[in-house]
Amino acid sequence: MSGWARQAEAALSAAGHRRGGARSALIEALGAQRCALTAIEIEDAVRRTGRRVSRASVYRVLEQLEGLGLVQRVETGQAMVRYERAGSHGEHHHHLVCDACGNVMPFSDEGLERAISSLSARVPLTVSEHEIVLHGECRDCAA
Amino acid sequence: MSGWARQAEAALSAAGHRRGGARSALIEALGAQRCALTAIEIEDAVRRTGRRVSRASVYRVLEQLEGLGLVQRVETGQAMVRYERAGSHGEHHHHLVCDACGNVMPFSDEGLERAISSLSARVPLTVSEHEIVLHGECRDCAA
DNA sequence: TTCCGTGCAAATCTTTTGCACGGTC
DNA sequence: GACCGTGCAAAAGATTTGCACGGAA
Repeated sequence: MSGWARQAEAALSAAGHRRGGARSALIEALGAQRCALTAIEIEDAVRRTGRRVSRASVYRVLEQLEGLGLVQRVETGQAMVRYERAGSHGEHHHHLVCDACGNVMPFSDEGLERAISSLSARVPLTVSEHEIVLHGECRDCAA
Repeated sequence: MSGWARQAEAALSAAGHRRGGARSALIEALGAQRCALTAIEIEDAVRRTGRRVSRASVYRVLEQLEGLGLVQRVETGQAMVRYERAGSHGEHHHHLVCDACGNVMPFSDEGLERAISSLSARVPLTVSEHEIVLHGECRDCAA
C-alpha cells in the first residue's frame, strides 16, 4: 500500500468512518495512479484488480475523499471530471491537455508555484487550492 | 456594440456563416459581460434585453464561438461550465472562485503570465490556451 | 430558391439519490 | 444489535441532437 493510501485510511478512520471494501479498493487504485483519472477509469482500474465496485460508490468515495482534502478534482474541459490524490507529498503538479487526442499529462514548475504563492497574498480571497491547465497539441498529434 | 462583438460578427462572416437573430443577441450580451457566465446566465442576460433565445441556441452558438477562438470555456468546479469572450484585447484574466458562496471573480497578474509563457516553452505540448483557477474563501464569506 | 440558423422536444450522458441488504464496530 | 458502506435502479440536471420552419443570401 502506498504512503498516500495509508494516510487516506488513517484520515478516514480519524474522521469516524468505518472501513469498507469498495472504498479500500478505490483508495488502493488511486494511490497507484500517476495522473488524474475519470470516475470510469478509476472504476476500471479497480475492476482490473478483480474487484467490482458500483459506479455510485466511486462517486461517493471520491466526494468523501475530496472533502477530507485527500483527493483533488481536475477539470480538463473534457466531458468528465477527473480526480487524483492530493499531495501532502510535494508531488504537487498541474496538467497539460492535448485538445486533439484528449491525453492528459502532469507537469510541475517551480517558477509557476512561486508566482502563484506571491499572487495569492494580493488577491481578495484566502486561497486554499489552485488549478492550472494548459491546453494545446501534444507532440504525437502535431507530428 | 463592443469592439469584441464587432470582431466576432466579422469572424463569423469570414468563416462563411449567415447572420441570425439569436446569435447576434448572444454576442451582444457576451460583449457586455465582465466575467465568465454560465449558459443559463447568458440566456437570462439576453432575455433581459427583451429577446428570447432557446437554450439549444445558446449552447450551439457558444460552441461555434469557442471553435473560432472568440469565446473561452472556464471550468470552476461548479456544476455548470462558464463562458466568456476571449481577449485579443489584452484583457486576459483568470478566475477566483469562492467555494463557500460560489462567487466567481476575475483577476490578472503579470508575474503569473510571465511564468506561464516561460514554462510553455519547456513543456511537451504546443500551448494554445491556459486556464488558472484559484479556489478559496472570499472576504465576505470569511467575515 | 437554397440552405443555414433557430426553437422545441426528445435524447444522451455524467453524476446523484433512494432504498434495502450485509458487514463493521 | 445499531448503523454505516455498498450495490442497484431510478432520478436529476446539464448539454446535445433530430426535426421542421422561417429568414438570410
